[in-house]
Amino acid sequence: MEIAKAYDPTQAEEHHYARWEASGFFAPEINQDPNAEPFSIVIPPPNVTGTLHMGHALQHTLMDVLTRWKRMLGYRTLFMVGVDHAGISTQLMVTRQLKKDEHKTPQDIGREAFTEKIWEWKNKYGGEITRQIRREGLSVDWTRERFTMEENLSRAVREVFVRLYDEGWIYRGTRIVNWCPRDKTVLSDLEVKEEKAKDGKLYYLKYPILEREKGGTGDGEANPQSAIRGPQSSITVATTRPETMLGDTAVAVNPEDERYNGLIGKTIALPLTGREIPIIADEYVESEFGTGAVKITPAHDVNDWEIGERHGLEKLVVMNDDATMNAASGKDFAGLDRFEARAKVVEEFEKLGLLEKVEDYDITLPHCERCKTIIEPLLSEQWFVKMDEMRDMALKLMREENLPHFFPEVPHKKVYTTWLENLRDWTISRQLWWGHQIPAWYDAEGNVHVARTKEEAVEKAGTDNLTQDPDVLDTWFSSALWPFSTLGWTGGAERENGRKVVGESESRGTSPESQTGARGSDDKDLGTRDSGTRDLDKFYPTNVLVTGRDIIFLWVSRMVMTGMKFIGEKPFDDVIIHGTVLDKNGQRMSKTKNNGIDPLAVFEKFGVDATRMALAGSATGVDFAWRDERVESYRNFSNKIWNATRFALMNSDGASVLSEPRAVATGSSAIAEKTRGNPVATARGSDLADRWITSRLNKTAKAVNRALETYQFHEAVQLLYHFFWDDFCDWYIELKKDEITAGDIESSSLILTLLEQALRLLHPFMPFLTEELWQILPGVSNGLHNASYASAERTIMLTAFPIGDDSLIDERAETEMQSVIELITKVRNIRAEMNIKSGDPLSIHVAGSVAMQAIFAANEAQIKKLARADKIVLAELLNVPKASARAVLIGNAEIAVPLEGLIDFEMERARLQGQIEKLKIELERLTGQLSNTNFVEKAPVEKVDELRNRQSELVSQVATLNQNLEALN
RNA sequence: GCCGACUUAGCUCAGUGGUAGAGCACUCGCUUCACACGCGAUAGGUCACAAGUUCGAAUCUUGUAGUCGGCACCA
Repeated sequence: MEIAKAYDPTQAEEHHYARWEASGFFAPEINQDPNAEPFSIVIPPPNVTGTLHMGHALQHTLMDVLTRWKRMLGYRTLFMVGVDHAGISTQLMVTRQLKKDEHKTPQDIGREAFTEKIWEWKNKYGGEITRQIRREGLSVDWTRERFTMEENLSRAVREVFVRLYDEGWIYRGTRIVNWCPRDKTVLSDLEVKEEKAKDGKLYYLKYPILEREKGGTGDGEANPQSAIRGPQSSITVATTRPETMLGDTAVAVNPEDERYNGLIGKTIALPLTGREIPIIADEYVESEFGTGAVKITPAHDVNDWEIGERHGLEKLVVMNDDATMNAASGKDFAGLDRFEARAKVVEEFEKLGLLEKVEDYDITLPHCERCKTIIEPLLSEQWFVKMDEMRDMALKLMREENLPHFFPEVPHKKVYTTWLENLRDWTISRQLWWGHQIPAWYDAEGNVHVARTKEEAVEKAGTDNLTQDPDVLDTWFSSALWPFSTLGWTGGAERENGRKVVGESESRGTSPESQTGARGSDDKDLGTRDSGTRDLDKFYPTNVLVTGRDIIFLWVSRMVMTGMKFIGEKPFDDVIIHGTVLDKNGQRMSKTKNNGIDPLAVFEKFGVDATRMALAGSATGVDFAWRDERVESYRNFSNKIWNATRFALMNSDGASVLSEPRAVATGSSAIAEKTRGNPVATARGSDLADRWITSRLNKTAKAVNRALETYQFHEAVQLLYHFFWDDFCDWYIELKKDEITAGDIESSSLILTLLEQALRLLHPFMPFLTEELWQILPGVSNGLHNASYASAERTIMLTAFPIGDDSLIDERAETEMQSVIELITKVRNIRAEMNIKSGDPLSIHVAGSVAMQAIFAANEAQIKKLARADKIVLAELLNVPKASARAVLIGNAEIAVPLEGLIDFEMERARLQGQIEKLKIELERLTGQLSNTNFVEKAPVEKVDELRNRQSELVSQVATLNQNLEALN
């Protein structure tokens, strides 16, 4: 059989995925072993609006490698796939579309029509990301594909909301929140990104102090002051947001601050407003900062809000939800944008002579993560989750069981723990239309009724005159449930199999809001809650989560908390935090910088498998700059695999993959011990190359499994790359070439068998190429499958993953082969350095021990071929003419290549001199070390012996080379 | 301000208390019948800097510098 000369990835990428999927290979049900251990992994659901980027490609590759590997080992694997509705992004995207197509706003068409549009949009374009996931070759179970907005997952969301509300862990409250004036919604702290302001300024504003007596300033501590006339007739405050002064309701100073002692309780005539506000004392104020006097705007600043609470200050809202000034700001300002208002306030102060100074000031400002608009702290009524108890569950899990286990552990374990320790309540309502609408209804009196369905709310309220809360939940609220909601949980009881339910709260809700409604006290089962599902039982907790470090707080921590709370068990054991793919200059990829690299373009150029290798080949958790050259080298590797197979197939007449793979390695899995048979002495028990490659294969298999067990993907990639290219192609195939091309069927079968094993090892990383080649190997069948998949249609993805067999590791063969390799390499070196044309004949004289002679004698044909020699003379002592090039081998052997008429003595002298120099450097260091009595006494004996042996080896090699050198004179 | 990571060959990165590694690039040679996306042979590094621990440090400790990241504050 003959195949194309170069590998074309597109073919392989088109051939197999559909069949894998249609044949049910991805579904856990393909596993026919009822006792198979489960392995499950959930995809971090990409945004439904999203397209694939390198971060996805990286994490997807790692997950798929693990899944395919475990599947081949015989686990019942589930790689759960789905997408996230991504509230804000999706709504923004469709809003833009609407504006472009119909010049309308969502408000123009109304909530129902708008959400309808989003669903349409989702159905039309939402498949892009899933098409791309297929393109990547992910072995996800599409029959279980989930979407966060689908009915069952929405039921889970409502269930969780109601239960948390009933326990008082969800409440409604009025707070200063992060408000995005452009998206017009509240955001959680995690959706706010701090960025340095370009031209931050600190404005010093003078507030005139009223000299007349005035009582009842609202500050309880204030005495009615008699008109003490001090030198000061104004107090200066510093602010970065002058426009908020329109909402000031006090000025605060530190009670210990002597400068202002006498002013506490006095009244300020607040410029531009006609209002009078008090000077109050509060510990919060740091005397050293600014002027030591702080303007207090309780409705527009978090800290001011707290001071306002302490002092009973009025909370004057002066802004609208689009960050324009409202009527309360005064008619001169109403309607102005916040930044226009800022300029105008400053201008007015200047006119009044009240602008003391303006300083440049470095400041970071909160921005909306999505639209980059500057966040405005705004007073607003929202829904919150009280996090302390769930937080404690997660902390306990970490403290007592060290779970989840982060890879790499440093720094993520600490960062995660510290973040949890400082966790604050979570703002979960969003002023959007796309998302899970909050399951709370209000009656005519404004009482709130939280329920799973409107019917339940009606029952609780005793009226059907109810209005549902218009807000939706933070997208991350539903993502937090992903590991169990996708497995079918819609509200069953906590797990009872062994693990005790953690943190079930005894106390019911105590927040004021939770008591406002005439809530039904019984959690009635409306028949919508099943008590867990088989998937949940089988696959929860999942084994490992793979994600980026940017969502450890947003997502990972919340899954842990909800998992502990609602299932009573951790959602996963291990969390792999992969690195960030940077551009070639080491910069983060971003849309604004337009330096993103499109994975699809890379697939197109180098193939999916090569891309997967390049991604998996990066160290776990470490950021790395993208280099096309890296992928290119794996593209070349793909071609290497292709051509090695091509060679095997060109010479495969009558040969086939051996059905007893233990001829070369064990194909059994950790689970399928049953496939163990007697190790067949390799087909050529006496052949060094066969014993050597068998040993290398088994060592590699063991090492690859070990690497994957600890998520050292790059280690596995390196092992496979070097085994295949260096050991298998450069040496084994070359050594066996003559036999194989001569039609030795036994050798051909053996090489096919080895190749088949190598393809299996490579399959988790390079699924398309390996399947494409595996299918055309003679003799493959589902007989090579892991026993769990015995009856499935034949595919490499269900073969048994080689785990390696100690009994087939042959250190002696490896040592002997090293000698052969060294001999060939030294001769090649002589040829290259002495400028001997590759076509010119050459004979090799080798002097060495009887044992070494035997090794070389047994492999004479191969050595002659690879060294391009026509003769080998083996003896105990060299007997060659002076005109020879010489070298030494490990094991006190030496070689010479007679070069009558070819040799340039000067050149040979230089060559020998060079070799001597190199050895001498090492020898000197060793001798120095060994003459250090401290070393000899304190270092381990084996180490000392090792160095001594090496030393004597070097001594004799140097001596030999010196003799050779002198002989030339 | 607090916490953390990183600094190794020209580039991108592995690695490790005991002789410093890979890929790519570079140099030299090769139309050797699987592969020029290839084969063969070289060259290239005070492992950021300083001090300490140790028989021995690129590896452990501390400090310094640079790069990057997270968190907090920001009147």
